[in-house]
Amino acid sequence: MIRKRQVTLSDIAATLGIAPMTVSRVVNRNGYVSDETREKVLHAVKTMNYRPNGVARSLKRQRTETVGLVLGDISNPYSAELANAVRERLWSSGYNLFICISEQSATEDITAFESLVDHNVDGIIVATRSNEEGDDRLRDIVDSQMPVVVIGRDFQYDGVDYVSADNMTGGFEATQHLIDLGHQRIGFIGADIKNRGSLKRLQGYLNALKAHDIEVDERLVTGRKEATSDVPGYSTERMGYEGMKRLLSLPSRPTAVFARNDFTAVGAMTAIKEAGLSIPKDVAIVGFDDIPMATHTSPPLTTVRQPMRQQGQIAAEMLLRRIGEDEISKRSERILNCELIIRQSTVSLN
Amino acid sequence: MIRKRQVTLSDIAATLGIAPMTVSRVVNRNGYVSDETREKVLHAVKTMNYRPNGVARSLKRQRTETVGLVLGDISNPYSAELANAVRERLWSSGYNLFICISEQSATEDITAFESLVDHNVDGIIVATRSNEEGDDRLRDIVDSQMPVVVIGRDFQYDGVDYVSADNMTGGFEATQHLIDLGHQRIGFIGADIKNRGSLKRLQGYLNALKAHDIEVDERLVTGRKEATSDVPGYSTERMGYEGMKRLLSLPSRPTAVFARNDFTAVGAMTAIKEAGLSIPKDVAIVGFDDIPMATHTSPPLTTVRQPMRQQGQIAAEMLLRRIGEDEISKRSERILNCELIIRQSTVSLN
DNA sequence: GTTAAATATGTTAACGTTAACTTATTTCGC
DNA sequence: GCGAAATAAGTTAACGTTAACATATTTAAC
Repeated sequence: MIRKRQVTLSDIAATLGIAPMTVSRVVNRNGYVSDETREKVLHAVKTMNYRPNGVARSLKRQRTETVGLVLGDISNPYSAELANAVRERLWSSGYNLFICISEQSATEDITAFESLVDHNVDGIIVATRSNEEGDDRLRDIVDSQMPVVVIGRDFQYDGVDYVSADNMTGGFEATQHLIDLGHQRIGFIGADIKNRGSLKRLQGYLNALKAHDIEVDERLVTGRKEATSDVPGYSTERMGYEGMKRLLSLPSRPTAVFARNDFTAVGAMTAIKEAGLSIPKDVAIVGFDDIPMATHTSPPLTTVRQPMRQQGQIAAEMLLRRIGEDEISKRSERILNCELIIRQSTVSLN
Repeated sequence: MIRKRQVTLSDIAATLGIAPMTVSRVVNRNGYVSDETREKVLHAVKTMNYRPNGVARSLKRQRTETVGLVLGDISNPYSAELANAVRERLWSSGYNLFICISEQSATEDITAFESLVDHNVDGIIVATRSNEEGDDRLRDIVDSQMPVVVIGRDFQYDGVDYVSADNMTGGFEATQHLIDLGHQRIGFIGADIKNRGSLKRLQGYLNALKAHDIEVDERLVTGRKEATSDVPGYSTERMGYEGMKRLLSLPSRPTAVFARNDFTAVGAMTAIKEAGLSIPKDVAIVGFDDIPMATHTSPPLTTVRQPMRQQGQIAAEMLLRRIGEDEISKRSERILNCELIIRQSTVSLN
């Protein structure tokens, strides 16, 4: 395409017979410029339709006033909420937000990091699930002095701030709720038992069982292992459906399940209903996230709500602080409370 | 923060005692470089942890290999699907995708455009609802030779490609389906009658009524007017709820409604149930989009499915073509078929 | 064995902006 | 009315890269 060359500062300057620097001063509103000159420049800027070249500016200023957000599981409505909260907070400080999706796999994380680094963003917020390769790359990026904040991702590294919902306690309370209702055989859907170390929700589940002296039956924990180079690190409706089928085919099936997230729970509900069982009478179920769908399933889903807006806002603030910092401060951490929302998937109305 | 200065091409060159250009040739795999030199350079690149500075490269090359996607209504799962499709297509051609959210209002559209233009993206895909201010700004951007493709946005402008689902026919079929079921008083929720010109789904609704000689009762069409500077251009669950309440309070309420999208439909369903009415017996309802939630509402929602992945893919392809073009080609247009998905919100199982 | 083509590397300048410095003029306090 | 401070510009160079051109060496062709 024969692109009209963009109008530059020098074009304006040449037209008016002044120095480019003077034009720059007008455009950036700094330094001394006489009212008369300013008027002339502003007029020329408007008529010649000048727009500053952000790339050149970034190169010179060595900052882009842009922040990257790497989002996994963008289909989950809570991601949208998160992104919005981040964007709003950043915007009020004059920063732009660019979002990268890393939904399919762990290697996509790396691609996303790379593309943000290459574009010299001023900082990165990572809201994808942990995975080894991604973590490695992330450490490199942090080492190269890039400000990084992680949201709900198990990543402990010096100088990297951390925001998360209290997934462990959330998982604990969800499970305890089921125990309180008298359930003893409680399943977990959405992760492999091997992930107990990194998946806090699973950990909370295990802790709750332990706290009530219920022996863990590993067959009741079903789902994939960690994200790999070609499998996402979260759990989908289909996985929930398949997981529940597996649990229902056990010789002694669970009477209740805690699903890793609401999508998984919804998939599980489908499997339960398909098996001709009733919720919550035959199988009670708890999800996590409180997505909009949770109020509309039948029965409505008991779930754990996490404060997404707040997490986004805090993450943005932490990042802005780090970007503005003169020397790297210690890792800070914020863990926010979750709230158990009891609906009819665990407790019948009558 | 005391940033370690990034390693540059010249640093590598200086270390090896060669010209920066040679290093550039190795990094970009073009031009002649001896195997020996290449090895040395690659080794230095690795040990010194060099990464090309994308900003400098973009400035010199006058292109960023980055495309921007402006997304409205990011909470809608179909947006996620769209974004993913776009990203995948672009990625396979070596382009990065940056997403901007413009969810709250029309002025946010403009902010998003601006920030993408400032970052010198190579092209922009716009998937937000039309609004006057935004359209004006968009025209300027197009005039400045930026390749632009719009998705489902009513924006006719020379040189701007257009992809959309066939919302008009979709709306027509949804409404016809209700008429076929014997309904005569059919409401529309999610837009003001004044939007008949720009909102194809509403137009389809009106056309269907006309085709069956049903007189349009304007009181049955309820919802907001176009997006303004502080109201989004789509419709939410809350708006659906409120709209339905309004319709139910009419002296002669509708026996069926067509909602502008699934969220609106879900909100409307809540209002119907709250009024003690049954779906579909007392009020039948059809949505649009076929979001995952639609299968899980009670009753499951009859809706119109639009091919989001395909739209995203085609939009990406159109944009890539435009970016590669030597001279601006004529506006092209692709309209994809929708599919009516009949569930129990219009037809009882028994 | 000469010449042309291919290979290997270097030099220069420019992409558009702005920080830092310099110069000239004006304002103002006392 | 004088010196200091404030105002209003201009100049230079650099941010990191690479296109375009120049130069030197090797290989191939006949």
